[in-house]
Amino acid sequence: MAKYERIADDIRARIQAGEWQPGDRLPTETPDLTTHYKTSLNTVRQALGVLAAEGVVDKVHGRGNFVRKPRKLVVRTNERHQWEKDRARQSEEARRQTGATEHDTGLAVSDLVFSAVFDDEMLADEELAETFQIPLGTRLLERTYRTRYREEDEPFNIARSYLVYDMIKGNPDLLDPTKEPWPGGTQNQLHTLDIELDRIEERVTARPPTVEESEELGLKAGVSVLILRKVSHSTDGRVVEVSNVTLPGNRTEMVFMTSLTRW
Amino acid sequence: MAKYERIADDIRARIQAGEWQPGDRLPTETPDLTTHYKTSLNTVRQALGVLAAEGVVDKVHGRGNFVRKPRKLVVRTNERHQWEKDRARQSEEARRQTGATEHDTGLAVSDLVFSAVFDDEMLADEELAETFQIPLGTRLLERTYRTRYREEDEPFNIARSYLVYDMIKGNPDLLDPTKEPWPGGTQNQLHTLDIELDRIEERVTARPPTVEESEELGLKAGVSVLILRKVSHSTDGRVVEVSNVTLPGNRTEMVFMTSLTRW
DNA sequence: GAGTGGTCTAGACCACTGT
DNA sequence: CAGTGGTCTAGACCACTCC
Repeated sequence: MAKYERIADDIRARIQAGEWQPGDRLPTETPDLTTHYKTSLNTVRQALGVLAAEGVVDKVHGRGNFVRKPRKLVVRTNERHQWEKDRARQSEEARRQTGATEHDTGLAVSDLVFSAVFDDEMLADEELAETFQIPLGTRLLERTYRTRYREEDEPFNIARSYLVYDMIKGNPDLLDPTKEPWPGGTQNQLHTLDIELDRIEERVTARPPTVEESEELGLKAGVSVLILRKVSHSTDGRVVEVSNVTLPGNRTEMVFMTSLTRW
Repeated sequence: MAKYERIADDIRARIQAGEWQPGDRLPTETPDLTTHYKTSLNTVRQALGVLAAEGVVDKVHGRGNFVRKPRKLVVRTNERHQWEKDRARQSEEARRQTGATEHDTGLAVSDLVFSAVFDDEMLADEELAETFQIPLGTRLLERTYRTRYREEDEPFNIARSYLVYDMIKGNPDLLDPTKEPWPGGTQNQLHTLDIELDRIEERVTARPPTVEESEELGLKAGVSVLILRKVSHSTDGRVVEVSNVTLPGNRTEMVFMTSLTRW
């Protein structure tokens, strides 16, 4: 076993033994750890890199290496879809109370900061055309949403939602980003166009973040992102919305409930 | 921008430009890349480490650095649960045809290699006691399953399933690992005890793998694991099975379909 | 045994954080 | 400014793969 692995194992064990508590600073790379383990800086750093990738240690330039604190989880359930559908036909006042994200997180609207950017000149690429079952180059509305906690700097969620322009242009309010956040969400927006959702398909994968994603979500090295691709089908059999959501893997938990028919 | 980042960007761009195809070997670290970029070995290796973490490059000791080929995805849907329930009351012959994993992957039984290890002396820890709503220390049956492709070395799936011992001891066959793989799966096993499932809750998170998980799943550095925690509820309101599934994040896609009630 | 990546060293200098 | 982590060098030797 390599020296750096032995050092990583030792530090990990000492953290688990409680020698250093969450939030504590570890001994300095130079000169403390190098002299304690009688090794060179590179080797100490390689060991700490392992622990950082595992999420055990937080490396902070200029300040030190810290034992990572447990993170605040963001939970997202698929029951939000039925919940949102039930609200889609309620009064605006009722809809204005809370949104689906608040429903999931149990937070008030004021705890969250929300931003929306629209692009109504977007043209369908091959993948979107295939999913929507529309011709390549069909005009789409692209909506980019970012949500973050008021006290934090980085969003915990970046969503890019696509709608077919011709399908929604009947209600010009839907093209106006200043109307966001829309009370009642997308399902109410579609309801104004007499579109009712029948089912929602969600596909989940994980992968290392791209450079842009790391920056936008404020991710440390070694943290992966969860990619959620949501496709909404209407009761008349059309694909009416496609949404790609990027979530930080280390603080997101998704819940899916599957009900089974009775015997 | 650091030198190693510029080198990583350059190599990434050259791969995307098609200068090296998937499967191709990159120039050697020493002396090719160090002289081409006029830098030291450490810096070249740091750049390649970035690309390996992104999944763009495959580092192979003693052979070289290779452009990674697109991976074979393993898809897992939640529709498998209803599918398995429908089969649970069919004849053994019908059940013997395929299992849920084959249903998802579209492969034949013979393409997959399956192993099962049982421990019927397991006692409920705090978390399992809480989930099952049973006293701490209640006797459980722990079943560990590994599934892999016949031509591959590492499993693509490690599942640890828990059942309450007293709930299932009525059918001694369920304690016998040599009966696995059981035709019809867990839902048929429960059916032999007159237990019918009502709903299944699945929670998904992603995190960096532990050391053991990397080894078991044969993961490269930087690849995260998807953790799926499945809780099965019976029609009489009990939690009857808890299952923790570990999946390689870079080759797994999970699909969840949510049906909505009609207006 | 030749070729390749993996580990390690000792030391230099840069970049960031806080006082 | 002092203290800390981040990058980089030049070179040595080890471990793995394949002929």
